[in-house]
Amino acid sequence: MNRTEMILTLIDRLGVVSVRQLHDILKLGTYRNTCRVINQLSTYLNVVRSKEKIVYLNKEGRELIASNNEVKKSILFDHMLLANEAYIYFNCPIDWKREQITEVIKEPEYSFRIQVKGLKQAVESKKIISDSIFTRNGYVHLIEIDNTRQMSDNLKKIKNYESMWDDIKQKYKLQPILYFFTVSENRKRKLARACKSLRAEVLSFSEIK
DNA sequence: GACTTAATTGAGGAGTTGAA
DNA sequence: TTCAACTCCTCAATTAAGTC
Repeated sequence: MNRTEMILTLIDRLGVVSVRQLHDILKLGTYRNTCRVINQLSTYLNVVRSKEKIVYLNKEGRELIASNNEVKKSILFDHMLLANEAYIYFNCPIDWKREQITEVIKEPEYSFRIQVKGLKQAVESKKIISDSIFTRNGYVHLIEIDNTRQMSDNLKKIKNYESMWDDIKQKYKLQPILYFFTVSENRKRKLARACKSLRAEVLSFSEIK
C-alpha cells in the first residue's frame, strides 16, 4: 500500500504522466514490470492512449491520497507530459511544483501623509505563472515549457520575468534561474537571444531525452 | 530449512504507427 | 500495402524477503 500511495502521490504531483516516464522515474526494473505495476493500480487511474499510454488519477485515486487536484482530460496533456521530461531531466526534485504563481503586491508610496478617507489608493500588483518551479543548491529554478505557444507570447513572458526578477529574488530569498524547454533548434536560438539579460538556459527536448 | 507471498523477469504475441 | 519498430499485455518461471 505504501508503494501504491507513493506512485499515486507522484502521479498527483505531475498531473498526467506516461508509463514510459513512470518507468524512468520509479526504476521498478524492466519496462514490462513497470507496466504490470501500473496496471495493478488501474482502479485508481484514468487511462488515455495516445502515442503512448498516459495515466492520471481518477476519483478513487484522489480519495486514497486525499488530493483535491482534479485533472480533466484536455489539450494541455502534451504540455504536461513535456514538463515531466524536464522533471526527469532535473532528477525528480522533491519540491517540484506545477503552475506556481509568483505574485508581488506593492503598497503605494506616499510623498506626504495625507490620505482622503474612503478613497482607495491603487495597489500595484504583478504576477507570473511559471509552468514549474523548484529550489536546489541555493537557486530557485523557474521552468517554462514552450510547446505550441506563440513566440510573441514567449517574448512577453520573458519581459515579465525581467520586470519581476528582483521581486522573485526577494520572495524566495534565492537567486533565480530561468529554464526554457522548447521543441526546435530555431525556437531555442530565438529564446536564448530574448533571455540574454537574465540568468537563463534554453534547452530543446531533443537534447534532454 | 521449508514454506508462503510479493516482486521481478523472460518469452511471446497483439495492436498501433510511420516509413518505404 | 507491407514491414519494422515500438508499446503494451498475459502467463509462467525465478528470485527475494518474511515467517514459522
